[in-house]
Amino acid sequence: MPENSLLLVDGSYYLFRAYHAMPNLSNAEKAPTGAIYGVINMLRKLIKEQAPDYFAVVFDAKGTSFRNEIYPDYKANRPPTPEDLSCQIAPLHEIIRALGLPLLAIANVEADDVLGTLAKQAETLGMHTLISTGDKDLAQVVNDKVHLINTLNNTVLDVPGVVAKYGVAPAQIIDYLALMGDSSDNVPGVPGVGPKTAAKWLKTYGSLDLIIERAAEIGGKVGERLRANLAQLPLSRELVTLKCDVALDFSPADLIRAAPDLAVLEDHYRRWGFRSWLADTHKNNQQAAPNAPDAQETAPVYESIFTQGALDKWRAELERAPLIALDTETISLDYMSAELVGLSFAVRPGRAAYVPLAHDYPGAPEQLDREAVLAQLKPLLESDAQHKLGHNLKYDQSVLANYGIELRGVQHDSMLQSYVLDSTASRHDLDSLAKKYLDKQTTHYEDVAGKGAKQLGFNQLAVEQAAPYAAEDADIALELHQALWPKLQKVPALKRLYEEIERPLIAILSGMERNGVQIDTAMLAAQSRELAAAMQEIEQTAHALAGETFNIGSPKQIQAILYDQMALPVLAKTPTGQPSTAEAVLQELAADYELPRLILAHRGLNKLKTTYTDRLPAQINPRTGRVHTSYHQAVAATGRLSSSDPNLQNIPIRTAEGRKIRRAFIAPEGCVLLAADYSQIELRIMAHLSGDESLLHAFAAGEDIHRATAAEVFDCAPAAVSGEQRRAAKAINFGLIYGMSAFGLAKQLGIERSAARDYVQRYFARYPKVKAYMDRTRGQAREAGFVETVFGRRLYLPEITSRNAARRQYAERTAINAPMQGTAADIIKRAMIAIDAVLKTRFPAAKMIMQVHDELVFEVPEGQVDALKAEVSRLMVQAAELRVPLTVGMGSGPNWDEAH
DNA sequence: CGTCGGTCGTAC
DNA sequence: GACGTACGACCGACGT
Repeated sequence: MPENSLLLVDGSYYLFRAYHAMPNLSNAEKAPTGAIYGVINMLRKLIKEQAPDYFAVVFDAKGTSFRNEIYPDYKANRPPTPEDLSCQIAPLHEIIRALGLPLLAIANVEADDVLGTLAKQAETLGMHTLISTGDKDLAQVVNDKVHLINTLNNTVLDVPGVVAKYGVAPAQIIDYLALMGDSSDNVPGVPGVGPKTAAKWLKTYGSLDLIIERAAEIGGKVGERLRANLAQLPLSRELVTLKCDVALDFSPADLIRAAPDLAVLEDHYRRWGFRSWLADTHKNNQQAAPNAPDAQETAPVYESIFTQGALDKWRAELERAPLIALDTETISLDYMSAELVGLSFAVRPGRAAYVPLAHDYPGAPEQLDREAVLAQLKPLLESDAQHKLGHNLKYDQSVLANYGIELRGVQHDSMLQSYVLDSTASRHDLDSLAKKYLDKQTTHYEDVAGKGAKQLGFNQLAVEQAAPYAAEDADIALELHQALWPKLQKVPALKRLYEEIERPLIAILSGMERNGVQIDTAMLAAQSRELAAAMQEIEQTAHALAGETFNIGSPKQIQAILYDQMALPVLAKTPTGQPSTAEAVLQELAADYELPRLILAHRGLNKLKTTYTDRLPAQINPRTGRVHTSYHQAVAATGRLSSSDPNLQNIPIRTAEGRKIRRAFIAPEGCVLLAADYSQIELRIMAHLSGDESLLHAFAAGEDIHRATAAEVFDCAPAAVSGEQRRAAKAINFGLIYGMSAFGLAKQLGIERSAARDYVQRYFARYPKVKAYMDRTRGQAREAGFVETVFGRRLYLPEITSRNAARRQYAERTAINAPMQGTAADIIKRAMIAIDAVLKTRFPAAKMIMQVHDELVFEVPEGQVDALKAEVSRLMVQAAELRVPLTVGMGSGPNWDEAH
């Protein structure tokens, strides 16, 4: 078949044909297998011969179709499916799925309608469709791009073919069928009118409407019959007209063949006695082994584009492609300073090209002008209709934005597909995924550019070295998509999560990153100086106390001074058996000794200085004068985002010293910062998930949840709760979210373990459904191997059944925490998507600039603060419908601290 | 001189 | 062993 081809099979037709062609086959248990064997045989042969890019087998769904509503007698005289055929349907479907073939059965319509709909959609995507069916109804959709194939004699029916076979054009097939009727479907027509008469009339009069109009002119017995049946012809026509606008939640470009599930196939082939295929499967299984000789096909040859002519040719190919894989090559990994060196594209596996644009080294070949190439590709890149695919397209989106191109039509991101399928995978980079899912060893950047200090920038790479690497990235992203997307489609909740949350977030995060945030450098510099002075004073005092100079920042030297030289009591040891210098330990020692106190103070100040007051000003982009973080969408296993370079999600807030740093996050002249944060979102989610009435009631009533918890646990009136009791209740509440043990709670509160156990027991007695929920969650994790959020995001926990108690308990704590943390992440992501839309349309001057897990920060023109507050609050509250209300705290001010 | 694991500390 | 998810600074060991 030509490129971008779609092959559609009428599965129900294949089934009946196979059943009647070979009705007597059976396996060792005497179960009939003829239909299964026949269909699979035909499918294997067809795919081998046609080698389509996209493929689907379409079956009639169970139950009746919409045609029965307009005509109750439709197909009424069909005999019921014989038992020895119907029993073969379920296994057949399983085998087709295991072969990795997309199988469709859409309720309330017939297979023909789905075939017609897909053919029409494929046509708009520029694809070429071949339909394998025995039903002449499909002749009505034949055109230049849609043909039928008769697999009995291997003939293809195009437009002239239809005319030759039926004597009418494809557009007249509906009228032709309406006139003849169809006894097998019980469609009434004109009795006595067969193919010859129908074709003759249509040739003479052109259409059914005109035949009806001029029915009086037609003589003879058939003329009389026509006139007698005029009234029912519109109904006949309606019944034979294919519904070509069936609502499908996928596109023809999604109909990718997946890797076969060899285990399931072997199982079936053995059960049904298909021995030759079983042998085939074994052979394939061995070929799939990584070190099998000759299993690797030769590396594809990618094109490099140096001329306008070659670019024109590729641009035309891209425009025809239903899905374009895209990758940018740049000088820097920092999206803000990433200068574009080249672009690569892939349109189908093995078919990729690289456009070098700015390779710069002695003897570099002449390359196309970057601006000119981008100007030509801009319409394609900005088109919603041209679907794009890539690996981590957020990066490419920002790179292109630097050149004034707003990447649109982003349909797939293989990194996010991998993340949604299994967020616990240690890495989601292209190389790891190629190995994992495609069993392909890709070229690593180090292999072509060297590593360490000697590493070359991409622009210094020889084009002939860079091109295969770059084109391969686009190619591999496409192949990964073809492997991952079918897996994702099999789990509707994950598909929704991907399409409705993660995918729309790409562009939003890219925008937030590029927005950046303004930093008051003078303020941070002054703070650095203060911190340095304070630290020096502490260090000198410490040296004096110890009687020698030492590095107060080195845990190892501290350990030597404290425990060896000064012989302080060893209260705890690190996991490696060393006496611990951890904060909690030093804090305990600090009650009795001066030196640990000084060390703690020094540590605190040093942390602030090195991580924040020194580091943040150094991260300011000289071009924008702002700090631009990177948000990572495929890192945290729970679904949260993470932030780095710099991490804006751990800026201090708890101490007064720390909050000073937040005061350096400022709004530009004329703007203020608006901060909106969900209040107690994870506890609310726990209330929702557990359904505990007492918790639900406390949230519904807007109570102070920690006070309410204290009142329950300590059995007193809320007003009578002491500060200490509330603090304990707060620790319990947080502990619950983290799957904490009595030991942990005891440590946190500095109380006896028995007392902590008592608290936990009283809590669970007062909130029995919370206990039940936790038990249920652990059980689900063990049963299914994963836990999930309210929105279906999964987190796999293979160690939940580990024999190692520590590992197992760790998995259990994660099982408790992940649904709450993950649901909160889902909710704020949904809110971000809704808010972004409102910003675009109604507050174009306002910017979303930060996300900190349960908080969003905006930069807003002063005059719009109140209006935006109302919108943001509304959209955050409405981002999920839980059994408890969501509440959002709002604040605004000249800096981040004062916005709280 | 660079990489890596361990430890600590910040956030939610 | 004992409280979930992150990032990053620092240290010191180890390898080039």
